[in-house]
Amino acid sequence: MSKQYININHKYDRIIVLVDMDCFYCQVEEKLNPQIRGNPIAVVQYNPWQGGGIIAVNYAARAKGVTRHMRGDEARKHCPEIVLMQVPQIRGKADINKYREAGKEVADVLKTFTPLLERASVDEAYMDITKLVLSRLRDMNEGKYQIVPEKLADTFAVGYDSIGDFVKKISYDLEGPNEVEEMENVEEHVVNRKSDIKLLIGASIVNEIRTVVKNKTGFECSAGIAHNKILAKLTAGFHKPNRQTILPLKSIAKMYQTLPIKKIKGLGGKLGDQVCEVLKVQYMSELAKFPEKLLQCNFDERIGSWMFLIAKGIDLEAVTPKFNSKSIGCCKRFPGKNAIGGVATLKHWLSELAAEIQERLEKDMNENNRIAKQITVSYTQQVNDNDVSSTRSVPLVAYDAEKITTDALETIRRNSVTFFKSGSSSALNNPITFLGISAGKFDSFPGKGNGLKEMFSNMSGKVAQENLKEPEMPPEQKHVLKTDSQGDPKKSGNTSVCDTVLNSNITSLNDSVNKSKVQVQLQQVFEIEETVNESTYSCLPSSSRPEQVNYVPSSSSISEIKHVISKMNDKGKISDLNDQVAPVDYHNTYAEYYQAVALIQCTECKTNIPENEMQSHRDFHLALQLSQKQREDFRNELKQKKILPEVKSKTSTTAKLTQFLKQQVTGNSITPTERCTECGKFIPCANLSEHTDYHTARKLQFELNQTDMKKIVPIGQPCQPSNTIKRKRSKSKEQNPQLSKIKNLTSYFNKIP
DNA sequence: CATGGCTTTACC
DNA sequence: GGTAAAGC
Repeated sequence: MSKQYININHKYDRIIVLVDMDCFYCQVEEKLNPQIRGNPIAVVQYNPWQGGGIIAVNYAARAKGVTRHMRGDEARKHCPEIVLMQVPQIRGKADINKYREAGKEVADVLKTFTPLLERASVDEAYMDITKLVLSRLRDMNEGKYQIVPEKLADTFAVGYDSIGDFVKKISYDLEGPNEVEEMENVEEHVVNRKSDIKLLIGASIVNEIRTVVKNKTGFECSAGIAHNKILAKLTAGFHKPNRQTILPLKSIAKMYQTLPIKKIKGLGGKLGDQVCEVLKVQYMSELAKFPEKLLQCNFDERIGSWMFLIAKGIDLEAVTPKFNSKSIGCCKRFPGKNAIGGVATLKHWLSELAAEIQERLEKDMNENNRIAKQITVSYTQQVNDNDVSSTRSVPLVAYDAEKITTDALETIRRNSVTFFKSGSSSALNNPITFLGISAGKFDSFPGKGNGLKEMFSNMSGKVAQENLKEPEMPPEQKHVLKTDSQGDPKKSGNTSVCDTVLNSNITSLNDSVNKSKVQVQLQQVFEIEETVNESTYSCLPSSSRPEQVNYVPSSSSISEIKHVISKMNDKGKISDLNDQVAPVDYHNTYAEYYQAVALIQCTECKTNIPENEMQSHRDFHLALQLSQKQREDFRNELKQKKILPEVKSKTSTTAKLTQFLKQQVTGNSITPTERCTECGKFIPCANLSEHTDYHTARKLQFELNQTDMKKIVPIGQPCQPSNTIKRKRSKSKEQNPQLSKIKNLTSYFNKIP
């Protein structure tokens, strides 16, 4: 079950939260050792070198200039009174179990609010609280609930000096809708207004969530509240620690003007560097100026679409419910002279890792009613001067450390061309600098009292619906909107969100006339609110959809929505944040379009594959066969070499492989393809020579003018696979200097796929 | 030798 | 299946 995406028509309909625990490991240590509270604290991983590596720093220590990436010794220089807590060690390696436990404790609390909880790491989780927000909106509309300002006291809004200013802005919008909306973009105004109100309600809910987390676990966290995951994540970082931040729609563009591209999750690494380098840009607002096609051409097609949308503040990725990891693994590095040089040492460390794996797998089995079916062992060897990493997978048949150890050892031995130093039966030919074992491919089984029934009902949303209608809210804090809004707010015993926020020290608005108006207007807006539309999540499996809120929209509400939608359709435009954008073909982005594609049964694995994915699916099988066959052949060659050392055929392996592949593809009823040694793509045999010519041509051009290659592909130009920047991969440097054969250079660049 | 030990995802 | 990137 890979990623799911929502329909772009609902791009602003969700309220997504990212909860991020503040310096989590430090908080865990504080909770476990209350005597260290109040001190600057850092958590270090034991490492004899320079006082250990810091993996977490609390805010008192940060104030003194201590950061991650520092060593313990260095931290002491900045902050002599710092308390350095050690990560405990078991079996010669770091044991981060207590942090995992603590993270789970937090997630357990979060899950009581919504089943749409996606754990992103040990201390981060996304939540889709749309349903809660709409439900509360309904309650407010019916006078059953009212936001209280205390619940916004630690909230910030991007683009506003204080949350009070944001509320003030909302009330202003509500007050004078007529004049403003006559002028321009009625629908945009409506969208923004609804968005602002929902975000505000969301903030109040998130405040409750964070309060409950604090009360139940003792841990503090920050949160970002926005319309999608990327922005929620980004926004959570704006006010830390122990604060939460809203990102109003209208603030996105302004914020993007000074937001470095690298701050966006997914663009923080090499891809982000390339984007900045190739496009000569620095900030998100600049990225938003490029057409989708251009981004697709210069980068990967999917990535291009994704960047195009996120540059406009749009991210359609759904919050996919996930509580448990998909794999359980552990690893250890053996840098420099710690490198493992003998089998005994190797076996020792493998058994240590296997022991931890077994322990964690057993715990996992008890807690989650599932068993792993596969282990994969990873290792990197030092061959000559450079590190060579490998990973190999084997079936996991028993949660048995010894069995796992021998399997792992055997796997490494089997895949090493020369395992032992010549003449030795204990010294490794290539010292090992990294070892890892991980288990995955889980199968669930119905456990005692936790059968399939519950597994599915967990997803249905019923649990959360019951638990969270009024999550942890003392009844005396409830306020009734209707009574308040009808009377003079000053005389009312209960204070409404607006007047109390405005009167509190957060900000002050002394216009009492506004206050009463705001409340009336709020109510009007609520009435035109819709419920969670079924189609918002239409592309998700029904089990992941939030439950329908039983709220019947008023007739005015329906007509209003219809009005907005029809306007959108008339214009034929989906994005309203940017004007220069042509209508886009989204049919690769949308999960629901996949349903319409015909399914074809793969002759190899008998599974049904969407027509448009068949080629890559076949590539997958071929890649699989290729690597298996390759290893087989190498082994055979080795055998031959031993028996007949003089028979040496460099080409034999590749020749056999080619033959093998040809047999395979012709055995298939589909177009015969062959793998291009240059780009790794599978090219129809008929087109192969042309295709290799294409590579040769490109190489020549590269040599002729290297700087040219860094140029942006202009819009008019067709997309070339070699122009698109994907990931850096080590390609086989097969030279083919048959340059005289090349025809017209440019003729190749327009037609080769 | 020098963040280390994780986990996930996309691609071939 | 195996690899690299990415992020905490």
